[in-house]
Amino acid sequence: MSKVTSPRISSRKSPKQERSNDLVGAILQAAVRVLAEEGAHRFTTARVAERAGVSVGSLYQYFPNKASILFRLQSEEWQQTTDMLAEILSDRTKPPFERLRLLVHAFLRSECEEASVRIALSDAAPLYRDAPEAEAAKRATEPVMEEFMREVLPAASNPVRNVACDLIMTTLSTVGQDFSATPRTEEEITTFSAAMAQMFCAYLQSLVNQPDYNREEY
Amino acid sequence: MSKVTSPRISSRKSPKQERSNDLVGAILQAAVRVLAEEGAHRFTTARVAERAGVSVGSLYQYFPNKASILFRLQSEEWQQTTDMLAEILSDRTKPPFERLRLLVHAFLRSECEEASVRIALSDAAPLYRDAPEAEAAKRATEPVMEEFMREVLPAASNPVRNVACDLIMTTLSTVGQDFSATPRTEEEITTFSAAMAQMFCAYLQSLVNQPDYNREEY
Amino acid sequence: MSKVTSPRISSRKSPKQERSNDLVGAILQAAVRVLAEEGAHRFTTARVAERAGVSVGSLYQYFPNKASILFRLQSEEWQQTTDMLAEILSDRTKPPFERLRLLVHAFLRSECEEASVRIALSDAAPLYRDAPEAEAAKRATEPVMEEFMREVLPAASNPVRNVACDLIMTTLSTVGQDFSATPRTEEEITTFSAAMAQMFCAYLQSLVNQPDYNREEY
Amino acid sequence: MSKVTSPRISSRKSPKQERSNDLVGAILQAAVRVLAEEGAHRFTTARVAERAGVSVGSLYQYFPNKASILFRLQSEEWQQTTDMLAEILSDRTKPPFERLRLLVHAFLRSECEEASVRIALSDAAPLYRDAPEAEAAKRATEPVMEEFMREVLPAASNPVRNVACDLIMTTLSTVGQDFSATPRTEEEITTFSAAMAQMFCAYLQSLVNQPDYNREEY
DNA sequence: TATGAATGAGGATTCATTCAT
DNA sequence: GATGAATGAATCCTCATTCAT
Repeated sequence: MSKVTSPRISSRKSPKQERSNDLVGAILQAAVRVLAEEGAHRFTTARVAERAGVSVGSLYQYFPNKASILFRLQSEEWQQTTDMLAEILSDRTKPPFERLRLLVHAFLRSECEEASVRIALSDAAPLYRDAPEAEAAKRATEPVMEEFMREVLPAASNPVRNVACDLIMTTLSTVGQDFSATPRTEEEITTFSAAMAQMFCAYLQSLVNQPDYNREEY
Repeated sequence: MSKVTSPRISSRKSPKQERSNDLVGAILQAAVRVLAEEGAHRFTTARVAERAGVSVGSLYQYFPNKASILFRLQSEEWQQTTDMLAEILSDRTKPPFERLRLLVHAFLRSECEEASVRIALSDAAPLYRDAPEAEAAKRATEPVMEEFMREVLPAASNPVRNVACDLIMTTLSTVGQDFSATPRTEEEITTFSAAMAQMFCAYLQSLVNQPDYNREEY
Repeated sequence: MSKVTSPRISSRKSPKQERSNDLVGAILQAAVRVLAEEGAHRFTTARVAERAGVSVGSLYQYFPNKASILFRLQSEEWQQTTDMLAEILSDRTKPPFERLRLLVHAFLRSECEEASVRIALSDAAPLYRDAPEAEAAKRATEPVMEEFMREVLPAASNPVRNVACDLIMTTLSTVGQDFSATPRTEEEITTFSAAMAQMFCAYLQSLVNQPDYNREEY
Repeated sequence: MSKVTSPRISSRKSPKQERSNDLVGAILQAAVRVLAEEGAHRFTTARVAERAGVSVGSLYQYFPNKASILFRLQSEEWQQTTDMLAEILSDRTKPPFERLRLLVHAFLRSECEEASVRIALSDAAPLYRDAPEAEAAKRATEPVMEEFMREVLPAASNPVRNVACDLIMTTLSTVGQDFSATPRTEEEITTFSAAMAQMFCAYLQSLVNQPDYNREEY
């Protein structure tokens, strides 16, 4: 099992740009704490500001509205997930399917850590998911996975590969989310991620065997 | 998440009389319309009552609280899904994997129908999912699938079969949900469900080939 | 200590007139239970009717409104208290001050029994106390006490005796109420009622000594 | 009485700024007016806010809930009463029993002033009396009286003195409350307070005469 | 720039009473 | 007489956002 740093929402650093000042960071940390400790339905700007030791007015100077805080949180999480996946998938010293297994395991583990934040964040999704940027941010992970798929399925047609990519990504994230909704032991995580990895590998193998497979032929 | 008292959610009255049934029906239909047309965040008891042509008081005579309406809606949907799955999976005139393909396709299609209600219902999940009844209702589908798994994986150990069952059920429902969140053409549905079915079949086939597979081996 | 039956609100019998039927009794008993178990703020006609196994409609055939139920309960309690006081005070085989001591003790004890009902009833007092009959019912006890006072203070002027009567009655009932608001052990009851009785006796004795006492002279 | 969660009742903000003080003052004054003019059952946060010329939201910025307003009112009244009693009782230029007479008279008079507010406040007691702070506030008067009792009953045992203290305090407040429930002339107040004072004095005198009196002896 | 007081519409739920059956 | 469904005003409380200081 490789050493994989699982994304910790609470100890985040500005990924791309320098933070204009500490306020944004303080607000985001406070937001995480509010989500984790109070849940999505108690996530209010007032509470976040209070926990951040900041006035509501200041909060609104850095974030145009409540949704933007949540969106920012979610974006950073996606970014971290993407980074993690990229790190694991691009390690060509390991065979592809092993990388995939490691990835599934690392992902599930990271989902289970700070599950309460993630659940709350997903409960609050209706508030931010309709933003145009949301779609873009979500797709950030795709190129990484697409490259991996090209490695594993060199002979497959583009549509087939794209669907596979989409399916695996979606499964990973939605099933991961659902799985982490209940507290899990390390053993449960290992068992379930092994099964999921096996499912993915078997699926990819079947595609390798019939790169132009389509539903009629099976 | 801090202390959340999960409310009683079961129906306040058993609808013995036709009148009650009418009312309950009207309320549920109105609830569906409100969800579909206004979304989860505008789903209020007042609005539902108004659309149902009923006073709020009457609404509360049949449903103890807002969550119970949502829960009831979700239950009925689960019931329908369960029935559909049961019908497809138990048709032994077809080979198992074909049944599985049919099931995935039927499920995705049904998810895409009335997607707006389903999305809204899932957005509202935090309001009803913590109720004790919710878990039970959700598990209703399991026996059907378990029987199917025993048919497909007769030699597998119980834990292996259970994990497989769990994984496939979870994948089906969560990925289905996510998939239906964007409007889909019939062709997209066909393509995606074919891929998903292939993934399930390949996975099950791999389990058939090594029925005692477990995580230690890779 | 004499055998005194303390008034039990829950096992009441129609004091004066035959009850038209059992319904009234059932309703009153249910009302007592609702008060005791749910408190004044949960005392609703619907709840009372349900506990009585009666429809709300029927309830409203016997009682014109919610207040009337409470008033009836209070009246019966006053009646029972009056009866108890009368029994004790009129027992001329004992010296007056001993009767007074017995009375105080019996009263406090009865107040402490079923304290929850009594508290709830008093919490609900604003709902019924303004009825014209209420005053009358409350005064029912007075003649009994007045007679006792005439026995103890034969030489006192009417005003003096009346004030004493009023003061003692008021003290007994209001202090009793307050005292029973917290759960009490038998010992606490004994101690406190002894003190109260001593206060009354000392007061009456002082009036005996100066039957025309007025405030300037002390 | 069944499970009743007693709410937090202390003020939401300490009024540091004059603005706050104004607002809190306006709200409290409005609350008094609502209580006096409309009664406990029409005492709603909306009405108080409206009368205070303030939005409900502002009201809730200074008081966490309705009960806290009532509690604050009651506290201030208790404070005033305590101050008054302390002033009278500690004036050693007058003999103890005269101080007691003055105290009873002053207390009854103050109870009769603004009787409508006091009645309404006591009607609303169920809303705030279960708060933990309530008990403490109520006990504030005790030390003053206890000191007086030590002065009057230097030879009495602690238990005897404590019961006497408790009894007199309780009688004073509960009988005072009851007495002021009906409008009173100055003469009635004088007469009744004289009687009550005599009762207290006679009682204390009897304790002075037999300082070790206890319930076993009669 | 920072503050945090003020807003007030909005939401869930209750309940005394009526009246058609 | 008995029923109990229906009513809908009334209540407490929250919260995103603004704006005067």
